[in-house]
Amino acid sequence: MLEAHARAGIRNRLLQKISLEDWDLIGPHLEALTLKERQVIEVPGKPITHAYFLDIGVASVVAVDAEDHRIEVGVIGYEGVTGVPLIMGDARAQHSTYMQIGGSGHRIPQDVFCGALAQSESLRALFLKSAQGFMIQTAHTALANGRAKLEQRLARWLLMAHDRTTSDAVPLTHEFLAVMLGVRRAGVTVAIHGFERRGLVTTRRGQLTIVNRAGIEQVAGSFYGTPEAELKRLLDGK
Amino acid sequence: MLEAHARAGIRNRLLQKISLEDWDLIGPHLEALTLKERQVIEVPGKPITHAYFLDIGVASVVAVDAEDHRIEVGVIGYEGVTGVPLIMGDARAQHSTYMQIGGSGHRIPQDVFCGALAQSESLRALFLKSAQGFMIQTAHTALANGRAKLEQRLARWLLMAHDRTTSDAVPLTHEFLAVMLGVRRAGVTVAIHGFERRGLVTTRRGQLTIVNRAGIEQVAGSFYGTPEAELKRLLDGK
DNA sequence: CCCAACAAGTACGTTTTCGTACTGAAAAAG
DNA sequence: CTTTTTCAGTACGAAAACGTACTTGTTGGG
Repeated sequence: MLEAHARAGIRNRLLQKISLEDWDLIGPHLEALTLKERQVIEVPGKPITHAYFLDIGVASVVAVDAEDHRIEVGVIGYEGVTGVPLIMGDARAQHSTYMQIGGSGHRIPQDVFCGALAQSESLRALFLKSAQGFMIQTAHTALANGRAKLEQRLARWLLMAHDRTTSDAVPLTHEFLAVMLGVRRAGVTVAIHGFERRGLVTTRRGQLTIVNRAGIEQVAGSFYGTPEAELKRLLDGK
Repeated sequence: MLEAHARAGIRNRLLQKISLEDWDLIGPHLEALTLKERQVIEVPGKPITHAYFLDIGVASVVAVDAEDHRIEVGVIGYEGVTGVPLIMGDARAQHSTYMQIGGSGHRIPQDVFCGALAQSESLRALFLKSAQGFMIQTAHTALANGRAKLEQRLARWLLMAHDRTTSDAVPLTHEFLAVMLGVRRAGVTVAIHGFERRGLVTTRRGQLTIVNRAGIEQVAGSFYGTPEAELKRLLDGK
């Protein structure tokens, strides 16, 4: 089978952008897999074993401190790759990374990935830009955490998740949304209730469906959008 | 004058860590300068003209969004370098960067810096680790913004500033501390008052002096420390 | 030396979010 | 089909931080 064919079913933006020459360094080493929600990808302080390229689903990157305070600092979906520290020359996971919304994708062993980066300047350039995009997302998470209201932060999160899923369903409990946003579960319930009342979403147990995306964007205001626009600029060039 | 001598007066940790061979790519292009507080280093959306290596002083990296919400996402002092996007292959500033506490250092033109990175793998490795350290700092800022109380965040900031200055004085108004933390000026006043009452700091107009660092560390708890420890690991090796 | 500009102290009602916890409903397990 | 577990809805007082704004010191410029 031609390698070009092997890429046909791949939705991951970074894998798509890899040049034909570079593909030899990556493609043959990819392992396809299904990723269930809650599946652990990286554990803080532990070595990173693989870089995961998602096609579908959303992974959460959660910072944890010594007293077990935790908050999500970014999400990764088909637009990126997990294991940002690998790109920076560090093989140890800093944060907790796990699937928040189940999906599928491919993974590549850490050493193969790092070797490929060492060999190809164009691969380095591509993944550095992806890492830069993630940094921007983290910075804006810091901004939203410090400045936005719960409702705005929830809207921002839903939009980021929606960008990375193929349906309008967000299969998550209020409890998990609360952990990611670093707020009370009850606070999320009330906020979602407000969204529902305004016709922005519909809900049922363990699931939420985006009905009026534009309305949610309006709630999020400028807390949503900058990282997304910047990633586009970085990857699609000016 | 021998280049080794030229490095004698340099306190910047990254410049110190540059190998003798790599020094030729960097050292001759450094321009020594004094940096006054409020001096602008990067403007969001504009090209990054230089990378600044501080010896003394503190630069603030402040994320801004379309509605002018702003918050500090990280600080840079003698342990790092400004212009993280340059290291990631992007020459456009994402955030607003300016001197928060005046000092001195050196700067190098953007093109020279990028050229050096392109030529030397060891330089790339060094600066990537520095960038990774900054990412960790940003992630923990997101954590603190979302989870910590004003008092803890203030303590964290004072410690980070103290780490990067040579004296115990922090020459800043409550107003600027408030902008960086993304809180009310009056809130900072009250919090500092609490610190003063407990003998952690002394204050006068436009200045604050660290008296009991250990006490401030206790207030910050685990919101302070992780990025610092990780940077040490990254730069000093395992 | 005086005054405008700036920094800090203080106040107060309001909003937001928290901590906690109880209840009912839905789904999963047995 | 029943029991157990999980999830969502709701409540309520308390804490934290807010917006605003008035006052009082400093300080540096005119």
